[in-house]
This record gives sequence, C-alpha cells and structure tokens, in this order.
Amino acid sequence: MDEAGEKVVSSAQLAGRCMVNAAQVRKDLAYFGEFGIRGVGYYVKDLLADIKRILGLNREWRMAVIGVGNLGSALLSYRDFLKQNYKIVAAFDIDPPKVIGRVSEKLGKPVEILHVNRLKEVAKERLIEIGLITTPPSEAQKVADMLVDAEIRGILNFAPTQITVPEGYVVKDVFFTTILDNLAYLLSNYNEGRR
Amino acid sequence: MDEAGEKVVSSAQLAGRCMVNAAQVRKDLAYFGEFGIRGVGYYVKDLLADIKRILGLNREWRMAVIGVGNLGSALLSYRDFLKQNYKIVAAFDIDPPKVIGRVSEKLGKPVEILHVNRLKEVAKERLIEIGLITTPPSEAQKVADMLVDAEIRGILNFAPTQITVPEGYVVKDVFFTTILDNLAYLLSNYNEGRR
DNA sequence: GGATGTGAAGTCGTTCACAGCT
DNA sequence: AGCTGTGAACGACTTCACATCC
Repeated sequence: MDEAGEKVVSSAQLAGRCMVNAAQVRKDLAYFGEFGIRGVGYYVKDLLADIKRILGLNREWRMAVIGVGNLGSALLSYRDFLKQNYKIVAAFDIDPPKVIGRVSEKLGKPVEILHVNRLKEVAKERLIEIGLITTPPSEAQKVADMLVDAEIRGILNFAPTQITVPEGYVVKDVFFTTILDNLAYLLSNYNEGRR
Repeated sequence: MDEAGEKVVSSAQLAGRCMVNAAQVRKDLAYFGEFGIRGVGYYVKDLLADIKRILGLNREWRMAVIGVGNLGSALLSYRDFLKQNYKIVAAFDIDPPKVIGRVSEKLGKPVEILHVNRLKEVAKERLIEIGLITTPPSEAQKVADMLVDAEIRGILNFAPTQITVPEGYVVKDVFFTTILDNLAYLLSNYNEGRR
C-alpha cells in the first residue's frame, strides 16, 4: 500500500485484505501500542515502520546455511532475502570441494563454502545469529548441536525431522511436506467439505 | 515408532512426543473414528494406516513443478518425496532450453522440461492433481490462472506473493520468509519473554 | 487394571458494541 | 462525523474427569 502511494488505511481495509475481522486487526495492533488515530485510521508509513520494529525487522539478521545441497544452494541464490533484512554471510558443508563447483556456476561470483568444523569460529567472526539447516535429515540434529555450541540462538530447520535444542534457543521448522499433506487432505475431502 | 518395532502406543506417549495434552490426542483421533482399544492403547501399524487414509496419503499424488529455477530444481531432486506418496511427473518453464542443461547435470537422468504453454495438455495426459509454483512472484498469479485453466485443483505456492483462485481450488503457501520473520520476532523478544 | 472415548467444565481467543478521541 | 481502542458478550477450543470397555 505504501508503494501504491496510499497514505492512510483503516482497520476495515486491512481486515478485508487479510480476510479477518476488523476488530481483530485493531485488537492485535493495540496489543503492542496505540498506532492508529481515532476518526482517521493508521498512517501507512508509520504502521509499516512500527510493525517492522515489533517483528524485529528494523535491523539486519546475519545467517549461515549449513548443507549446500540443492536446497542450500537455492537459498544462497534467493534474491528476495535482500529486500528483507536477512543476509546469508556464510555457507558450510561437510565436503566443500565437492560442492564448490556446482554452486559457483549458479551464482555470479563464486561463494566461499567452508567446512562445518569451522562453524563456531566463523560464527563469532561474522556475528551469525540464525542458522539454516539444509542437510539431509540424518545430519540435522548433529548440525543443531553444532549451532548450539556456536551459540547461534535461532535455527530455521528445512530437514524433515524433529530437532531438539536447549532452553534459550529457538527452532522453527519449514516442513513443506506437512503443508503438502494438508493440501492432499483438503483435496481428498473437498467433496464432503462442500456439503 | 513402527520402524523402531513398537507395537502399541498410548495417547499419553503420543502427547509427550508432540508436546500436547493427552486428551487432545484422543479427541482428535476420536473425531475420525474409534482407532484405539480401551485399556490398551493404539496399535502402531493400524494407527499409521488409519492416519494415512484420513490424510489422503494412501494413494499416489501426481504433481507438476512450474518454474525450474533454483527452488524448482531443488524440488525436482528432492528424494524424500519418494518415501511419501508424492511424485513429480512433469516440469515446466517459460524457457526450457535455457534451463535444461543446468538441471540435467544435477540429476542422474536428464529431466524433460516442457514449455508452460503445454501445461493444460500434459496435465490431462499425466493426470496431474497438484501444481508447485516456483516461479518469481511476478509470474505466480499467471501460473495459478493456468493451473486453474488446466483444472489442477491443488496448488502449493512457493512464490512470496498472495494468489487467488476460484471456489473449488485449494492454495497452500510455503512462505519461509514468514517463518523467518517469526523466528526473528522470537529472537528479538526472547529476553522479555523469559521474564 | 488401565487406557480409551466423551460429556462437562474451564480457558482462551474472537467479535460485538460503544465510549473516547481527532 | 468517523475510526480507534477496549470492556463485555460470545463462541470455540482445550482440559478435566469419569463412565465404558478390553
């Protein structure tokens, strides 16, 4: 809406776009503070900035990819990260030489791929706060343990397996097969659902 | 648990593994039928089969990838699909020749990449029911429209943009930047959260 | 005896409706 | 006059607790 030049937006407009109730929008925003102006609405630019601040997106997050297979290299060349405040500042693999040729040809400039045993050392140097696990599932827990050892507190796990970390660390899973299962369920039961 | 040779499982055990309440597990399962045996628990093999049937995973789902960039080719070589009952039976792109070299070297046998204008025709031939959108966001809605035209009722959208489809079609989004935002939020507010 | 399946109770989240500001 | 912020009403989901059945 900001890009479209809109100056002000009401909770009703936001609700329409998000397919939720207007009171929900107001309650949710009000939970974090008073961002709106009574009788007017919310100033788009201000709201955007406030939401970014609330979500912790008003600064850069430095990330590392661990496991440079197909998914890992896809993430390395995922340009949309740049628009958001995320930056991949390191890539690790168990076998960097094997991987390096495959990856470098896909990106403009060759990407430096380091051996995982340098994770802790490099994490400190480059102030890495988030680790992206893109290894096979069999290695995911080991990698998680290494991230914990390196005091990288945030983990985004793409490997289709459950991993556990100590108190103080946060894991979020990206299991798209789970979403796919959900889709399959909805498709299977669509006819019943419509009655 | 089946692979580990476990024969029977209680709702309490399942609850422990899933970090939820035992009554929740029983209620949720009971919603679909009576799968347990009072005084005993649930037979692992039977429960597994019942859940697969409920979710619609007791058959093969034939899928197509549209957009063979980094993410699309990662999905094409994602072996874990095979274990689950999902199968990618076609890949489309706006420019197959440009893509074909890059992809074929990554997989054992070369993958046939078709021009998107053959989507409808091939969808019928190969009985495709699910489409995976892995194009840039700018093309996502156009691809969704083509999938709808081809009567592919299930869509898994990896492009970071909202797409709309008519009644009768199902879209599920895989926005990992949303999950990443969630992670950033949790990391930002971790200290307050602990108090 | 022991774990399920399930009404009843309890808790949490959503929506309503309007006072309070601009 | 109009839209936010919010207590109160409502509805939905979760948990309890126990009758039921193996």
